[in-house]
Amino acid sequence: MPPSTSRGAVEDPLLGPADAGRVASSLAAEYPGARTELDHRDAFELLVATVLSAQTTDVRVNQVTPDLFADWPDAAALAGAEEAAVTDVVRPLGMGPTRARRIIGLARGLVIDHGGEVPDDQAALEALPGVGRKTAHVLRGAWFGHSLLAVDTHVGRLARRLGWTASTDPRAVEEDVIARVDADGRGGSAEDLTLLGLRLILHGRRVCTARTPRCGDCVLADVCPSAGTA
DNA sequence: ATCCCGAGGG
DNA sequence: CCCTCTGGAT
Repeated sequence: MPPSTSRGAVEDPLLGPADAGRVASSLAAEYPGARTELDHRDAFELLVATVLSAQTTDVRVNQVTPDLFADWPDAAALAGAEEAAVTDVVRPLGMGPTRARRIIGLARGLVIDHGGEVPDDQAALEALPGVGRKTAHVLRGAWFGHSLLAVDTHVGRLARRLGWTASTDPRAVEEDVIARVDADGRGGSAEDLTLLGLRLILHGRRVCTARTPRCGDCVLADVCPSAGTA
């Protein structure tokens, strides 16, 4: 530790925006599983896995995807699947048959609207059942190589605390974060940006919570201008 | 009782 | 923007 670290001291001016490279690497070490989550053979698998990730505690999706894709390897197969059979495979994720219906419906949408292929188009993706802005961003960022960041309330809050933006508008937050990553830019691939987004969400829910952030347990505390502030 | 890596509808 | 849905895990 430097000689003087007392917050608010004259010789200790406010930290500037957290270095994006250091944030990314710290979060990467903290949440390595996010990379596995994006590791899929094709866009169909990634899309289904991402849809399954919604509203799930912890990332258990990769527990079921091997069986799932072994039985139904593409949209056409899943579109014709028996709901009960899919439910059995997906059951550990919770929500009973709901998730099975969701991904079967998604597969049918893919078949009907896009011949079973996954479109690289934000609006077309969001038109598919079960796919919203966040899922479409993850897919297009991780698979199709677009520099996109899905911004929810957690990402917005973290971005503000890290000094990356002052905005509450998700579009502006996304823009500001991407600008920051570019500015600090070390290895800012589209996939890295997607991973950063997923990890920011995780970190926001687990550590950098809205009410009482656990700065004492935060791996970003040494670069975060808001550490110890709240 | 509360929480999830949202989506869809009003 | 706010609300609901939906079920298992902790």
